[in-house]
This record gives sequence, C-alpha cells and structure tokens, in this order.
Amino acid sequence: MIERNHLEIVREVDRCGSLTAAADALCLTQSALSHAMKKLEQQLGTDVWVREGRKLRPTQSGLYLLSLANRLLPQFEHAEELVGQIARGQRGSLRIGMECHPCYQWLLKVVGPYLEQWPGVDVDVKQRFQFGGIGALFGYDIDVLVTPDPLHRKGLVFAPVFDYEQVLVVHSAHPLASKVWVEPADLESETLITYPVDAERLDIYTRFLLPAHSSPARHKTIETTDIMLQMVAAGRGVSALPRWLVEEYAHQMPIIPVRLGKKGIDKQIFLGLRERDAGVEYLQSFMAMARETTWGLA
Amino acid sequence: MIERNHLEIVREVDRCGSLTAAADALCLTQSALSHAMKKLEQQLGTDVWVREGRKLRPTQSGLYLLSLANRLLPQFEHAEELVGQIARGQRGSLRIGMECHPCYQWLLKVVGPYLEQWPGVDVDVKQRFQFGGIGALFGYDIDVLVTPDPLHRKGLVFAPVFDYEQVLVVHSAHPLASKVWVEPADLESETLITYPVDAERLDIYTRFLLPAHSSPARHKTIETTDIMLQMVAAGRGVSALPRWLVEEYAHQMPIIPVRLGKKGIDKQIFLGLRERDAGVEYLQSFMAMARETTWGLA
DNA sequence: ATCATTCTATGAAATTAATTCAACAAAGGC
DNA sequence: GCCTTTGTTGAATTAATTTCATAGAATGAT
Repeated sequence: MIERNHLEIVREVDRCGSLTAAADALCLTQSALSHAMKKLEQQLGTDVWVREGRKLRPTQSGLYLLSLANRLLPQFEHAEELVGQIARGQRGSLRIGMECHPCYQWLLKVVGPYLEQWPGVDVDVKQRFQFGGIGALFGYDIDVLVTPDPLHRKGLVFAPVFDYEQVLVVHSAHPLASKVWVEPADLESETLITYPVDAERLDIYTRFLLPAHSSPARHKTIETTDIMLQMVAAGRGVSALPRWLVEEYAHQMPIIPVRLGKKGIDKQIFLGLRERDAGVEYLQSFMAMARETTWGLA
Repeated sequence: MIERNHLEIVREVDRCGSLTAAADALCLTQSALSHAMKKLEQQLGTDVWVREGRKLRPTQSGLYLLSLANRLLPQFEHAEELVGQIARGQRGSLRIGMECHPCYQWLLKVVGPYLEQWPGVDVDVKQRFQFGGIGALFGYDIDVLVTPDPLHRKGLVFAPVFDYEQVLVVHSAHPLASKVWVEPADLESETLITYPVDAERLDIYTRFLLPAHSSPARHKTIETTDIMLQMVAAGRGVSALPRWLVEEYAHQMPIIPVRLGKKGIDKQIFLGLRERDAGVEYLQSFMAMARETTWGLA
C-alpha cells in the first residue's frame, strides 16, 4: 500500500515545493510522480495534496505521510549503510567461545586492542556450551572458538595461535619448588586444584597422571584462575597452568612453576571458525591480532 | 533498494520458518519470494540467509533486516490505519478561529462535549489573524471561523449558530442601571471599556454611537472578558457585551444589562468554513453541536 | 539404501506495474 | 493577452514482478 517510493515522493515534494522539481531530484518525470501518487490516493481513499491552482497543499493525510516519511526514510537509509558495512566485513558481532580456561587472561589482552580497531564489532565471550565448543560453532552460537583440541571437521577451519608449556604451580616454599621437574608420583601426597571440567579435558590427568596410573591425594575444583592461584600461594594445594600465566603472577605471589615430567607438557591453542566465515574481514583481523598476542612466550 | 515488501518477506519467513510457508502467507509463490530476495541480496552485496540444506539461517544482515522489519512494518500498518481514519473523517485537527471575543465563553461549552465525542480530533483555538478571519480560513490557518460578519466569498460557506442581544453592562448602582434602555448621549459622560480591536468591529460604535455622532468621555481597552467585567463591577466604566454573558455573571457580580437604544442591538454569530471541507464528518458534527449550544437564550 | 517428501533455486514466459511521451488545462507573471 | 510554469490524463513503452515448469539437495521413513 504505502511504499517507500511514496514516502520518497512526499518528502521530496515538501523539500522542493513542486512535483516537477521533486521529479528532477528523483530522476523521474513529473508524470511518473503524478501517476504514482494518484494511485496511492485512490488506495488510501483520500487526497494527499489539495491542488490549488498550480500549488500542492498537503492535506492532513499528506502532512501525516510527510511526518512518516521523515521518520522512516532515514531508517531505511541508515539500514542500507549498516548492511553495507556488514557486507564489507566492517561491522558485525564476534562471539568468542572459550574451551581453555586459563586462556581467558590471554584473551583479555587481545580483545582490548581489537575493540579499538573495530569500533563496529561487538565482542562477546561464552564459556559454557551445551554440545561442546565445536557444536556451538556449528550451531552459530559462537563465531570463533579458542580451544586446545582442534577437532577437525568439514566446514570448520582451525589455526594455531600460540604454544605454551603447561606446568605445575606450587608455593615457593613447597618441597617440589626446588625440583627441575616433577614425576607423577610426586603428586600422590598433594592436593591438586583444577577447573571444574571432566578429567579427560585436563592435561595433567590425560598426559601426566593417568599414563603413570597415579592420582593426587585430594582433588579440588575452582572456577576462577585468580582464586586458584591464591590457593596455591596460600599453600593449600598445587595446580597445573600455562607457564606464561604463572610467570605473570610470580611477581606478586610466592608461587613457582615446575616442569611436569622430564620433557614437560607442551600445549597448543587453536582458533577455530566456520569455513564459510573465513573471508570475513573482522574475523581475519581477530585471528591476526590473536597470533600477535603471544605474550613473549616461546 | 530495501523495499517494504522485502521487509514483509523477511518478517514472514522468520514467522513461518520457510520461504514456502511465507509465500503462502503472503499469497505469492515461493519462486516470487526467492527472486525478490535474490535481487535484494545482489543489491546489498550480502546474503540475507545462509542456505543450509533446506533451512534458511539468517545472516547478520538478515538479523538486522528482521529487526528493521519488526520496527518499520508496524509503523506502515499504523499509518494506513490512521490515514484511513482521516479519510473517513474520524480523525483530524480542528483549528477554530474566533472573531468574536465574548464568544470564547460560549465556545468552551461546545468544545468540552465535542472532545469527548471525537477522541481522534485535536482542537485548537486561534484569536489573532494577520489577514483577518476570512484570510485565515483561505490560508488554511484555521478550519472553522466563529464570526459575527459572514463575509460571503466563493469557496466559503457560513451558517448561523446563534442570535443574541448586545447590551450595555453597568454597575448595579450606576444611574443608567435603572433605565429600560439607554441613548447614545447617555454615554457621553462615561468610560467605555471594549476589546482592543478597530472601532469598526465594535457594534457599540458602528450601530449605536457613530450613527448618533456621539462618543464616550473615555475609552479603555481590555483583552479579557473577565477583567472587563471586574472593571464594570468596580464601577470603573461601562461596556457592551452579549446579554447571555452578562446574565451569566450577574449572579456573582453587581452588574446589570441595559438595552442599547429603544430596539436594542441584535447580533448573529456565524460559523464559516471552506466549501471543500463541508463534507468532513467531524466538521459537520462541530457545526451541529455548536448550534445546539445556544445557552438557553432566545 | 531407496524412495517419497519437502525445500529452495533458476530460467523462460506471462503478467502486471511503472515510466515516459504527448497533448491538454489551469494559473501566474510580464 | 501571451508566454511560462505546473499538474493531469490516456496511450504507448519499458521495466518489474510473478508464475510456471523444472531441477537439485537435504530430510525422514520404509
């Protein structure tokens, strides 16, 4: 019924003062405008303008349509602008999924500069997924996944962003603190603090304790990295965390990183995203900035 | 670019879940919708939906368009509803022009019930006109004119609404108060209070004093009827007003109406409007209600 | 696996709508 | 009074939308 072009005409006639001038402005003939409005008037059952001599005086309906035009047309125009930005990859929303708890500290360092560089992109971080990080990626709940397990599947692409060593954290006065590396058996009298996730997602179990059929004396779970470190610094247990993270906090707390096993546990963190999104500019940029934020660790 | 029908499609697809169902709801073929959206996508340079199997998942652009649709479409629909009401004369604005100062008191009695009966009509009252009331009517500054001078001109129609007698108001202790009627000479020692308009628009001059070549001792002008009556009640002068108005106030104030001349001055008040508007329902209704509000005067 | 079903995409044809052209009428300026 | 400007209207033209017919792809059931 009322179409965008009708509003366009009403607005332009108001601006220019005549059908003829408005037609010029809209790159149409005056006749086209006359026909278009005549048809609208018939549909609405009311005139939009009163023809007085060769002047068009807006009727009450016309005045209302004009106010409508001034309200709606800018929204159309803004929408096109915005969609254009989305199309060019300059605007969007970036929902980051995290499957690597300690990486949160690292992520914060990436996100700050990223937000500055991409003022049009909204960033959100999610940490819990009903069907795992990969499922969230497939289900469009997130756009990027930060994970140590690049479960390759069709339609997804993964790229490594940084490597680090997973180490044992102990209080600096702890007997193990002086060791160059610890063995699984060393933990059998210790309290181990981990994030509250399945043991199969904890490297200290899958790659250290379980192969040696060892287990710690006690196992506590804590949600946040900060409290975890506070506990270790209070001598209430030991934990397994990235070396760079421990070194970051070692300045402020009496904690020491110790290698897990003779060769240590090396880990790699990947960023995964949907293949389809690989071309999106602000996603590529995030990947690039993530790779650059390696924290000065090998 | 983005047209109303595109928003219509986006909204309907979101509601129905598929192009096919949306097409049914919109009484179009699935093919039409597919073509329409394909064209839009090409113009925008971005997909609106990602085709996943036989499902359509909205992209970021698509989600934005959906929010736009939910915002804009109701406004289109509301606008059509409203314009329909205007077309049926159920809604509009009624700007009343007044060329009869004391009639303001009468008008208030009309407007109250009118507003109740026509909730869709906004009423405004104007009292000053650059080119007179008739000019304001022609110039669309007002829609109805309340006037004692029905200056008939092409394109305008006038209808009488009520008659009244213009009388002299004096303090009840005033020497003239006991007279059945006064002569022009009686005013030559009086202070006459009138509205601040040209003498040619004051009946006390045109139909009473000037024909007898009389004039009052002093002439004061006052804008409002209330203050005018206060002045008379304070014995500070005499004035000329409608009899019904004086009788209305005579309960509260020591004032008395006296006939002007042996036969009195009879006046008639007209409502004028543009011929073109004569069919507008809420205007007709105003005329009818105005005629009914005669204040019980002869 | 196979088949039927249910979607969407697409090209061509048909239909419908928009636009222009041309002629005319009304009003204002000189 | 004549010329210019402006809007209307009907017919012709052009452009668009819509439908039809068909094909492909994914889902679910047998």
